[in-house]
Amino acid sequence: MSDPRKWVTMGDVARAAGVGKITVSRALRTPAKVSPDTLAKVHKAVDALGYVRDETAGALSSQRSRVVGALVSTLDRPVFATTIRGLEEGLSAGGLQLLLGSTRYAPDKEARMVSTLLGRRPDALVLTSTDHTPQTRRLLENAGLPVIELWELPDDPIFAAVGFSNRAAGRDMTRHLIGSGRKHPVFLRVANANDTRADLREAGYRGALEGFEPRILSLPPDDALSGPDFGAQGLAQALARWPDTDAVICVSDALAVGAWCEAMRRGLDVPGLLAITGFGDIDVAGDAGLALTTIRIDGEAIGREAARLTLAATAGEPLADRIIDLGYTLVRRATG
Amino acid sequence: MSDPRKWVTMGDVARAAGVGKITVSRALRTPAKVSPDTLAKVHKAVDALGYVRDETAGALSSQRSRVVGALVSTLDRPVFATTIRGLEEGLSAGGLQLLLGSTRYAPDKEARMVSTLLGRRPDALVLTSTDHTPQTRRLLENAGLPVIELWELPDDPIFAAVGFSNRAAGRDMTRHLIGSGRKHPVFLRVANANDTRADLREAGYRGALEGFEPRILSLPPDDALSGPDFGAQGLAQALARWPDTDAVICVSDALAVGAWCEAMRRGLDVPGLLAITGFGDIDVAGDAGLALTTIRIDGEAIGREAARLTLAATAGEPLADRIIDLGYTLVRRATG
DNA sequence: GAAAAGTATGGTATCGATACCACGCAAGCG
DNA sequence: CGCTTGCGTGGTATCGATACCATACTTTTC
Repeated sequence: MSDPRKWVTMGDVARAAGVGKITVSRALRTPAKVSPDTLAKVHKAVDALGYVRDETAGALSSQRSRVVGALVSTLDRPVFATTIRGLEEGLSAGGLQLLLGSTRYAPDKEARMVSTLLGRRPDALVLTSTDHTPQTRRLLENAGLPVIELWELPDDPIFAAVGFSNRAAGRDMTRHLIGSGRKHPVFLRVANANDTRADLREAGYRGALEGFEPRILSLPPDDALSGPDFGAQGLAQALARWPDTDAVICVSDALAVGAWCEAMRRGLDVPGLLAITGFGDIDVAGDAGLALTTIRIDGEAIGREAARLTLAATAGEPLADRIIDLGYTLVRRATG
Repeated sequence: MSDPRKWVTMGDVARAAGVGKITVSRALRTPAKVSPDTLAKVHKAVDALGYVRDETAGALSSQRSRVVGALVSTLDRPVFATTIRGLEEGLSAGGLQLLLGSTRYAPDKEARMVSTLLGRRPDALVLTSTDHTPQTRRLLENAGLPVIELWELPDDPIFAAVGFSNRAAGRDMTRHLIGSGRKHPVFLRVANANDTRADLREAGYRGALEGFEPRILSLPPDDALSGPDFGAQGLAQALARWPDTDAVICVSDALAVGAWCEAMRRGLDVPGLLAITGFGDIDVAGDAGLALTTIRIDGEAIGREAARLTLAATAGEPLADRIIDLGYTLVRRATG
């Protein structure tokens, strides 16, 4: 570290280049408006002095921060990480920077974080959630900036939403199983409050049954248990209750892995006697030899699309669609 | 969206509360310096107007942005994601915000991103890498701010470094295998250029052999192959070359998974005839039934420690240690 | 009881860039 | 040739907060 706080300013560059500082500003921000030889002089001075523009000051005077705030519930889940990656790449290609916050699924923390992010006067906000407290929603609506919600597709987004339909995914998986001859599919989930995604997948399952008996097993939440634990326990309960079960539609891959392990322990033939399907396409599948039939979501595509929307909105382009459904892929592998 | 750009300013709050705006600033930033009843008046006005302070302006005048720039090579790898999580949580608890950029392992992009981040005049920079171009290194040294490098432990950090010793990890794993009776351990890696981490693990392996013959299999890089592919191929080559091989120390878990699958295909007894170890403790292990012996790195702890250092440094506290070694855990499971 | 120290508050300059307006100069037009 | 038009450039005000200094008033100290 050299001595702190001694940044070269635009004025220094201007003096070195023998031009006015506004010309330096233009040379760097809108080179087309500056003649080629002044441009060269400015760049030479910039390189010589090692100048790095202070975007903070620029943001204040131009009222455009070139920063986008993003709020994720957690980075633990790989899909969110890939979403952030797609977002970051798209934004940085468009000259925007990413300010990241996380909520850890706590609504009150979300409200605080939104406020904190707004303090930076971002050009847009990206939220990987659509569940907001009324207070947060009001804050967002009054902020007067593009707000892009990810993953869920609400009926009435604040500004725009990018994601896929959990209901359709649940429906399609159920139809796939029925279409391949299953007669008694069970829907297996954990009964977490406010888990809208699971609710929607369940609704999709119900809607696709077409006369078959709905069999929904909703396990009580328990912080001591992991996803696979629930899956194992869930399969055991399902078989106890409905011995003729021939398919288990798990609300997540983690549950499906646990159910599969339990099936192996019991020596059940998968997929002959029992089909097991998951949701999310986490990586266990390819790497460790468990080829799970599941629904794959392209998190990176969602991030990239969010970046595209953000760039368009900050460029003042009109919004073509408020709701963008990127869909999903039913990946049929060995378990059903 | 209401009409854009109409933020309430500190002056508005001051007028509503009947005080000077500097008092509002103090009430929000250093409440202890304001009398209780003015404090109450200010807070009332803030709530009534829905005021959110403009940190951009604050940063400009105070020369402290309360932002920390972080540069990661990729968010794909879960360890990095947990590091960022630890960092974000630590920073936000200390009132700092996280500006995120990624390099995708491209040195030239790193230089550009560092420059871009410096444009926000962050109070500190966190880099999940220690390999910098000379140009980047100069930029960082001249920036006059705390730079914290993660994962590697360089001999001469720019400011401070948090991580663990790859060499010691390679050494300990080798000793563990020799100590449990293995006579012919092979070190399996991919010969990527500039992969300092792999080099150091290999050096640790060499140093721990104590008379045993060094057997290093370094596969040529190939973009078409995944980690497990390399692992499978590597085990095959190792056995062809040294039929008495009784242990394979893989440079990463991905390789180890591939090697394990190949061993299963050949019907080899693991760990009876052959031990297989990995590095990194990715999640395959617990979830999918493959209990891999490996080295576990606590990414979140590294992130938290980086946050702690950052907060201390921005608070002006002197630096106790330039190099912080958080170590690793040798996790002994079923494969060796 | 007067001087010294401390507390609460406000005024003004300032951080570093950009917006807006104005100006000089060259080319295009009748 | 005088006028308009457009380009390149510079001066000055401004964005919204905080630093620094000053002021009015209260409390402590010998």
